[in-house]
Amino acid sequence: MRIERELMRGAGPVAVLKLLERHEMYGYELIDALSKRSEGVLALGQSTLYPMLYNMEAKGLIESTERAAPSGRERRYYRLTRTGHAQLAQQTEQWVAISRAMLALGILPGPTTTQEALA
Amino acid sequence: MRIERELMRGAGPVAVLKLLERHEMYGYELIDALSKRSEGVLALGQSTLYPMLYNMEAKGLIESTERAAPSGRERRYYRLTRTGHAQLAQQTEQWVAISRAMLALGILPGPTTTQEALA
DNA sequence: TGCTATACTATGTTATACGTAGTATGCGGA
DNA sequence: TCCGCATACTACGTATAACATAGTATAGCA
Repeated sequence: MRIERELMRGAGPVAVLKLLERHEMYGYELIDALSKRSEGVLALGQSTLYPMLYNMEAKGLIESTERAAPSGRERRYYRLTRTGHAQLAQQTEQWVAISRAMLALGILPGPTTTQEALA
Repeated sequence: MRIERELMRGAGPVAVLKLLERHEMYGYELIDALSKRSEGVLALGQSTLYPMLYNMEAKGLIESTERAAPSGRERRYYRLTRTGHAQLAQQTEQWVAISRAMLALGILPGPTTTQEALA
């Protein structure tokens, strides 16, 4: 399922923050993880993800360390800051609110059918 | 619940198309309906909604007629075109896909708790 | 007459998703 | 040993939508 550009807005950043919540990850790894974990729906390109990371770091949501991987290659590992955790919580709440609204309008399937529809 | 600008992207248009699915409505009425039906979450301002309508009409998703309301005031009534119906169906599908992805990532609450969480 | 709600138009700003292009390295096979 | 490929990241330009702000005009009511 190909998602339109504009619908992706807002979904990407929250997803990245969520992945970084557990443990640090590097860019290339995030791209892979997002794509796989969402079955291609949140498949961000490099030109989307990397600037997003720079942006988030500038805002203090994440921080990074450049470090050699076991393979010997240099990688930049990102992890959530305290601010990032707060932001994740806030944005998650907003996503739930939007979902509720979309549900109320009948765009997302109702509670009784949610399980089958989103299964 | 105040929703950030970027998270709103993509949500507005689908919601508007959905409201117009049933019967024609005019701009001011749509603003009101969106705000009320979503409990303020999809509360678009005039400067967001009107350009959105012009845009959608230019794309052929909706069409309009200017007509005097019972009150005597001129209003522009919008209704879905065939293309608009198709677009609504497609975007609805995409919204479901994104929701499923957000659910898989643990951002939206899981199936068993969806009913309570979104209730 | 003046105020308020209704109804719409116009313009400029900001943010981000993505296309495209380019750089550099580790590794496996021919 | 050398080539090609996957890995890993950087850089720049474009398009688009959400919104702030401002302005126009009318109906109804006190």
